[in-house]
Amino acid sequence: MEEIYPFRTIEPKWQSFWEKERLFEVDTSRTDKTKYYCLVMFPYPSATLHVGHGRNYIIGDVVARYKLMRGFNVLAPIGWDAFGLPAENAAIKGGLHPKISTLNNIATMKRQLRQWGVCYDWRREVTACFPDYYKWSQWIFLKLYEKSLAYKKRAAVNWCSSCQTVLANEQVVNGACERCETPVIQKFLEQWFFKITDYAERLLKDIAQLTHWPERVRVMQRNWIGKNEGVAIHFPVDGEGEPLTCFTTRVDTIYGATYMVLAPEHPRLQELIRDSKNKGEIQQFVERILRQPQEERSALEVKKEGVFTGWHVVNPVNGRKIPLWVANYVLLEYGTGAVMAVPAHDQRDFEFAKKYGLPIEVVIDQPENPLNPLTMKEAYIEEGIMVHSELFNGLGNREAMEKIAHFMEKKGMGRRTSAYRLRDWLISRQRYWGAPIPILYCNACGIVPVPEKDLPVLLPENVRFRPTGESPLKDAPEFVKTRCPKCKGEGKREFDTMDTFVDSSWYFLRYLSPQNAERPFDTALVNRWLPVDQYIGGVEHAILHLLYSRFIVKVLHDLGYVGFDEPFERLFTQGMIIKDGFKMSKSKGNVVSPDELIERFGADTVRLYTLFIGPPEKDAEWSDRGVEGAFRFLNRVWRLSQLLSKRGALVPVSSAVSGLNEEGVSLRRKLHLTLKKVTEDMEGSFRFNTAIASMMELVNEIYRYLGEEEKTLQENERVLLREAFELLVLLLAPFIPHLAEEIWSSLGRKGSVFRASWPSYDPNAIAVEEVTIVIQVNGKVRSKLNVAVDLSDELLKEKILNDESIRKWLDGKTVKQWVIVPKKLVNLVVT
RNA sequence: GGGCGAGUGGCGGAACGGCAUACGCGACGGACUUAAAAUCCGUUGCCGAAAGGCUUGAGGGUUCAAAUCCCUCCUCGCCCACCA
Repeated sequence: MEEIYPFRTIEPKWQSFWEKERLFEVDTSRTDKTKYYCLVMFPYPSATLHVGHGRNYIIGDVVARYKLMRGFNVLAPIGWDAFGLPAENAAIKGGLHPKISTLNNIATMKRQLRQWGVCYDWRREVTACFPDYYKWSQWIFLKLYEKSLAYKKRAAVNWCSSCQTVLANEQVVNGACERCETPVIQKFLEQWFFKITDYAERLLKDIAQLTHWPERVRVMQRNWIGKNEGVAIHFPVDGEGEPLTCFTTRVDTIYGATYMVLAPEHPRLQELIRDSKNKGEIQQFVERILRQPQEERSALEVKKEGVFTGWHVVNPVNGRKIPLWVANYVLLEYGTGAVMAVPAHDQRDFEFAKKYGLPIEVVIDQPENPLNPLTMKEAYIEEGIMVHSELFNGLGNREAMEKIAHFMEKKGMGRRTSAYRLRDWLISRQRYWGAPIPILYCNACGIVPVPEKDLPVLLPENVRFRPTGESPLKDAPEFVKTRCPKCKGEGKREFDTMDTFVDSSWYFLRYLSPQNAERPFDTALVNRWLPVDQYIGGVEHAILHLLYSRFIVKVLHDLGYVGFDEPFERLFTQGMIIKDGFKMSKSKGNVVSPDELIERFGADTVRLYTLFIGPPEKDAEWSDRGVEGAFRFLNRVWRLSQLLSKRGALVPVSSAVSGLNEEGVSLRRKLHLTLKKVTEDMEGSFRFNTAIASMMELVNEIYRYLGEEEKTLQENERVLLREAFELLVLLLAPFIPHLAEEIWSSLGRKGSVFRASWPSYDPNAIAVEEVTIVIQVNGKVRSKLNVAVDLSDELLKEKILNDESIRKWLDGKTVKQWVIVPKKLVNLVVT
């Protein structure tokens, strides 16, 4: 008997078999089976793949194989998020052209996925850096442009001085570049944006539909959109025509506004201070604030500072003139970039007013303990009764909020509105390795979109791509110089490229018709196959990719290209795999390479351990000992098949199991409990770790049942063992597909185990139920826990009355009343 | 500061009102071996010689019964945060 199972010969054999069998090649036109779209987030082709990356693909593969066995028509595609900075940065360091290194990395990852036993429909592979793909990313840009959802504006934007490019708001983490952690500064630049804010309300509202998404991700998206309801109030500027509008969520405090503040970037500021006598001072202040890294400006303990503009504005409700200031604590991007300051009831305004000696006026008070503006130590932000607020005096502030808002709307002083934290998606990048933005600039016609028929705008390959702060494409004359399609005059191409998140916001549509040269996707097909049934990926995409994809799909829906407006029905976010307390990374030197492990233990071991390591949605610490444990289990399964075969328990049988002794009944019960448990763990939230644990228990049980090697097996024992083992192999198949196929064929079964159907359990085999027995003796309650009993009431009663500890309680008395709730509770009333 | 989640053996974790510590790792003992590895069998929450007692971050509550539900607190993780 071989002690170690021959994974080195088994695994390549079955990998080739699956390819020959076209196991994962799906016919998307079939309607006789229910479709199942199982999607893993398409990978960035990086050079060093580690076991942490594998978790994603292994989970996806287990789900796809399981659904195949459940009779679904399974679509499991893969592609490459192939544009992006790392390849370009590597090229700058003197390596290969990004195109070459990307293609090399793709080849390596393909080999690794195959060795993992992870299967896809490779005919549907898409690669984001190929012109036949990015042509359609550009097409999407044009569609947004047509609907005015793509626009160019000069704005204060996030700039990473290390990556030498602008970043989207979503790519700034704690004031630093999410990629290189360089503090982000603000720059005034003219850039392309997608108007995602137009969809803020729908993106927020539809989160409610995403009931099969992790709550954590839904909360993160809600926070990110950050809706606040309030009132936009127009304050006339004293001596100037155009009023200034501010946004507040606390309109109840309007009578306490003692000054107004503008953000340093406020568009009206320059015009207002043109003739100010302290123009120089203001200018200096504004410039100093804008130069600060974002990290510094938004840090927790930044002191508030500001300058008086020389202007006054008029509070519309009482006609009072209040001074207009500019200060560092007001953000342009939120609300209107202008704030009515109520020092008595807002901590920030309070601090600012104290510092600059601005008046503090209480308008919400607590009658039993009135506030004194002179001695207050902090702003009063609790609820209270309205004071100094003219006709609203005496009302509760909650109620007043409603009334004042209504009053202001009626008088045209303001309107109810919402402010969102979400900002428009900045998609320009001053980098080389991305899809060119399909726009050109003509002296005569201005901004001209590239006509659809001229797509793709090809990315030139022969370019020096060292970042200079401007796109490297600028220095490729043959790219930049072009003719205007409208007037045929001279034109210049836009030389910025698109954020790679544009590429990844629609790839799941392309998989349905990856070769279609006429259209980005086939509307009828995507309508049949989407939303994606199961999306699997890392939680690091909870905001970026998932929000952008939802946005693009909603836009495509509104344009009539797709019939659904949410792309992902179910989302699963797997946890990270940690080594020595850190995320695996080359620089930390804690990378566990899958190639080595597969060489030593085989792919099934790596798969099984990855799935057994812990709850898949949680982070988990990698342990080399744990891998050995998984390997040990596989060998136990392998030896079991040899042992059973040797003892004649694997010959095909026709008779059904009968005449089992107590151990046999118990093993059969365990078998069907395992079938039940594994199936339940596969459905709903994925509990692979407990599914595997229960299969380990079954294996242990079978070994115990087999007993001594000398013992000859009876006919009925052999039949039972054959049944148990065969069903076990079916359960194991999605997890350890190579070994399962090998054993399946050794059982004399023809064809792939994945063409067999997933077994269902026999309820009769588990027809022993656990019941809680509560006995009330003379009104006093005693209980006994979980007695295993048969279902019939008579047998149940007999068993209970014969139970030793219950007899003790009954103490010779008779049962007056039985209350039996099937499977739950037995209540005995005894006098 | 606001929101969400979590705290269980030496470790990863299971149970999610009904036998706490399944399964795995590690450790210990034994078999096999000249020996080691591998493999197999057994033991393994804590205290105690044993009988027995104690145990799910701390404290309280509900219940016949609480790791699980409720309240207070502590600790950790994540998200948002000068957001008006």
